[in-house]
Amino acid sequence: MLDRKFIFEHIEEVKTNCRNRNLDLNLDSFVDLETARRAKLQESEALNKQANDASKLIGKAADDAEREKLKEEARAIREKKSEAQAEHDRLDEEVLALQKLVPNMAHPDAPVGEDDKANLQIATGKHDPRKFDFEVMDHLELGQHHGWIDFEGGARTTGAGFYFLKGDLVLLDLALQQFAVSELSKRGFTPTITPDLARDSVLEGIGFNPRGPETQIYSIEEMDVSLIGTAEITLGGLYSGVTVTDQELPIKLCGISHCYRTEAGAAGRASRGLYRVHQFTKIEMFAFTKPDQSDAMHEDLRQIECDLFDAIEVPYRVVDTATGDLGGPAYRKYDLEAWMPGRGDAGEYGEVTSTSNCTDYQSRRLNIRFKNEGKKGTHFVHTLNGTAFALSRALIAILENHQNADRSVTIPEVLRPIMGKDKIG
RNA sequence: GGAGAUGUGGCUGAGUGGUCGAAAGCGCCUGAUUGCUAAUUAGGUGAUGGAGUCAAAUCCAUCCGCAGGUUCGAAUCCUGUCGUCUCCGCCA
Repeated sequence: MLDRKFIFEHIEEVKTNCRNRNLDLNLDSFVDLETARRAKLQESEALNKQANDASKLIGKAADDAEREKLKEEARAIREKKSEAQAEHDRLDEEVLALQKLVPNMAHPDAPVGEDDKANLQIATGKHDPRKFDFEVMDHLELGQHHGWIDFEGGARTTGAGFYFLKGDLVLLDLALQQFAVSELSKRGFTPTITPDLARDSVLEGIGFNPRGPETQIYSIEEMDVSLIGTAEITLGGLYSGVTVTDQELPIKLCGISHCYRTEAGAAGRASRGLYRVHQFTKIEMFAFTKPDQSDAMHEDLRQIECDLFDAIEVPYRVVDTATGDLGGPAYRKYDLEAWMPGRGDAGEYGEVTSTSNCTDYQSRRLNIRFKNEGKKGTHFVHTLNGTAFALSRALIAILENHQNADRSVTIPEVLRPIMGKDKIG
């Protein structure tokens, strides 16, 4: 959510930003509504003062007759105040409804464009895509060949899009987790295992819509909690309502959680195998910073993502997301797209990580603030998130890039000591 | 899951209908004092929104977990809700 005053004072920039984000939002009434609301607020506050003054006199009344007379007067003022208040509350709701629809402003350097076609490639990884002298398998064929991935069992047990992982692929999965957590912990991130469920109010604060036709989220019946789609939700929720001191910032967390996504409406998209599933494990980076630290932190998160994928010897490219392709809370977003040799006809890039600077968009809704030590007033922190490893997709990248002619898979060097194996299958 | 208790400012904690944004202590900040590294002393010290100002000062409204209700008036009474603690049950 953007600051109401900011929208009010920068309405044209906000409108332009909406257009750049390819969002059809009519904000014409915003300024009028907010002007009217402010007037009503002042009217209501003035009446409230009158009523308070009147009430104070009652306590000092000389006798019962006078007291009754004063009561009657106070009651009348109170009534007028209630009317003004009700009118204000109605306007306030209308303004808030509009305000909630407004996306974050975009970084001035973010490429402007309608959709992902306008995304800008800004870097590539250390490793180039391999040239294979044999027919490559995709990760699903490999996984099924070795008995590592079982979607049929998943469908039987749970439903379409669920899977079992088995055998050495599990060891690889755990090794990736271990590697990421220990790398992040060396870089000052606190390893954090979060709940896999969160309150709907927290989901909304982060920018997810927990219920409704378009939702990506599984919700729990009869309770106001939902399965999380990412640890970003719980890590943000961890500090909701909290005011920290500037000395504590930046706070860097490494979340470990399962992620659940309904993927409603995702049928037909390139989604074979583990690429688009209902449940996966993710190691997530999350940071709370002071406003002037968030740009640098965002670059750090991007660099860490690059380092991690370089370390597991997977080719990738880095993309600066176009304004039209940014989610509502994001000010700027970088994606790493890993080369997946088994995808499409001759290999394709597929998104494996995403890091966003959400500035104060989430913290305003979640009420996460900081205080400069020794100074008055509080400010909203900036929040940032970034994927370390989404395990399902990281596994695709490793299986497909490191496969051999005999269908075995070479384990990236950094993972070997953790797994105790050089090769699987 | 059952029973009971409880939720006040950075912290401890007083406050059962009006003079309470809220005692007191601690902490913190500023000044004074004593040469001994700390003590004494005076004062100050919350948030949000709004008015105001070049900026301040200042003024107004709201905030005692949260949301409602009763009342001219609520930290105080009522209802709901969330959190915490204790005991019991269950359980990995």
